[in-house]
Amino acid sequence: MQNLSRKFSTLPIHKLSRSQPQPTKAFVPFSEIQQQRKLLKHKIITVLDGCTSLDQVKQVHAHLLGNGLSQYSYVITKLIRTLTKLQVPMGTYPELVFKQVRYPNRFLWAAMIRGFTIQGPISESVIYYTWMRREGTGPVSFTFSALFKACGSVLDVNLGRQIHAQTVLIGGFVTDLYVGNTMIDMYLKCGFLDCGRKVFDEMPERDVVSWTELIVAYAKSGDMESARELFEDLPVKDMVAWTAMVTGYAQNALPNEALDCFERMQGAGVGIDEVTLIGLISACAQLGASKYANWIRDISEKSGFGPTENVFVGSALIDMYSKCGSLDDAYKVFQGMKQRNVFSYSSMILGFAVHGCANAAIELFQEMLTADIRPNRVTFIGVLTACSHVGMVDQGRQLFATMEKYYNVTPSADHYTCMVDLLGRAGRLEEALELADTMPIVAHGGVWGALLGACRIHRNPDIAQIAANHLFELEPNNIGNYMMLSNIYASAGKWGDVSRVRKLMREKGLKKNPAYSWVETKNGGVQKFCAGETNHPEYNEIKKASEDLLKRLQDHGYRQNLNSVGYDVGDEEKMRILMAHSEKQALAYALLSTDSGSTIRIIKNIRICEDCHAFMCVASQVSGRHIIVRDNMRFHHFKNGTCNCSNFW
DNA sequence: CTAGGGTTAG
Repeated sequence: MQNLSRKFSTLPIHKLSRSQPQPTKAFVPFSEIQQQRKLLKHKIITVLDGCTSLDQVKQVHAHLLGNGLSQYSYVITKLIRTLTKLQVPMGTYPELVFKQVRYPNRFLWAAMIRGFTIQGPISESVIYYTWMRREGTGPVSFTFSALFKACGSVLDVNLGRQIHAQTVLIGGFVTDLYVGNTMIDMYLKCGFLDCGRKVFDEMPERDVVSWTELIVAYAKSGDMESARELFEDLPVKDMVAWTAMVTGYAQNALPNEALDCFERMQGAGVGIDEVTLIGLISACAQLGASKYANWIRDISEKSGFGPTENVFVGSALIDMYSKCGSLDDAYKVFQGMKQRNVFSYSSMILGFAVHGCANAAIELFQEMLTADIRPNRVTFIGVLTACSHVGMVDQGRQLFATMEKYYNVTPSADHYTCMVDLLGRAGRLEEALELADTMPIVAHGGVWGALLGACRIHRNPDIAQIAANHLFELEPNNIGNYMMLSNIYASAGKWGDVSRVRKLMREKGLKKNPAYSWVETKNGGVQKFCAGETNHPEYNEIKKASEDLLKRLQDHGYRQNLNSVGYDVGDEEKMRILMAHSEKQALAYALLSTDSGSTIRIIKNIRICEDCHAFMCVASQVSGRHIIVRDNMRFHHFKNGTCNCSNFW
């Protein structure tokens, strides 16, 4: 023992090492193994990123098995995510791979849960979560985000609440920003705005995503005031947040606010993309102001998301131009588009339809079929509306018959509405009534409303009463129906029935909607007129101008149509009421304030009455102006004394 | 990983 220790101590260390034979494989310290593994890992991940098919992923997995890496959670997590992205059903191959891993880590579990959330069955996400907890594995933040997403997509708020409770129970997650955001999203999707708001208020840390989620929820619930308040408080407003506001205003029929908001956004130096543009374009479409239309097209073109390259923006612009009354511009946009889809075609077809160009609409429909684009339900609304607005009954019937047979579009109540409208407008009221009575699906208010409208055109109080009875049941609070019926009785001189309907309205506590017209002024502004209103700043001038206009029109054969007045009053009073209609005031104002030769565009919130229609016809002749009136049904182009609707509306 | 989106009817 002594010897041995002496011998060992005398042996010089360098000699010792030199005397040893070099191992054939270099000794690799553990840190280097880690390093190598890391490199391999990166390599595998890069390869997985490039995989575009299940077979390729299978090859990678075979390779992992060969390298002893098939137990490596990190790499398998990536593999599962790749399979999720490739939409391989989770219950098949991915689950197989997962089950081969003896000790999956929490990220791998999360990847499985997320996979099931995205591809379904969503119930499996929850099963996996329970299983994971039983195995004693903890969650990570995206475990919860996946679960909340699952609850949101099946609108299961009870499950969402349970998972919410889990985040509280486990601790650390309820304060996680990302978990919080997905939780808010879950509550909002399920329609629990208050719960979402509560989570938001209690979050220790919030980002622009949290704010935007709530802003959108308020906007969707119609509460733009709350949305705006939140938005003003938002410290860092990014493009998405601004866009949410612009779109929110547009979706809540507040186009002016949407435009203001957009201008503020521009002023703040925030960029825009196609989503912003779509909101903006939709706002302008509602406004129907042609001055904005060209401005918006310019912006789109400069933004890099112009109608030529972006099919979304292009389709929205078609709709906008057509609603602004510029059918030509709409068609120009349509022709300039590199790509067209069913939205582009449908918007254009509807454009033709509401402008009374039925043949163009049907031709475009044929062109669409030739271009191999499948029509959808909206496309058929468009072609049927086209037929209806020009009285092409046979053509419309034919299209209706083929829609299910050849294009696999099952007629909905909306399509039946078009058909009832088609028959009704053409004067075939009995046929229309029979269709409404016998249609295979339940008729909604639209169907009976179309019939009621047809009864107004063709003065049929009896069928009108039948339609109205259905409507009063389906839409007891829709004032328009009572007004329509009352007007039909009025124009038939049945004043007893008129007062009966009016009494019904009073009992229901319903008040008449004010009728408005908007007209574009010379400098591109918009002036609003309300029927019977006398507080316009230029009221006296307008009154004088409309009286003069009336005289001039009467010289050219115009006679007031007293049947258009729904009140049982003296003829003098009827004449006064007729002249107070908002579109006549708007016209008088426009003639007074715009350049001769320019087109006059008027927008109404209700249907134009017969008297105003005749008035506009003669006015277009006398003034030599092109007058476009958009009512809530369609566009009327008055030129040289006639309207392109051929008095058929 | 989480937030914003287009056509429809009486």
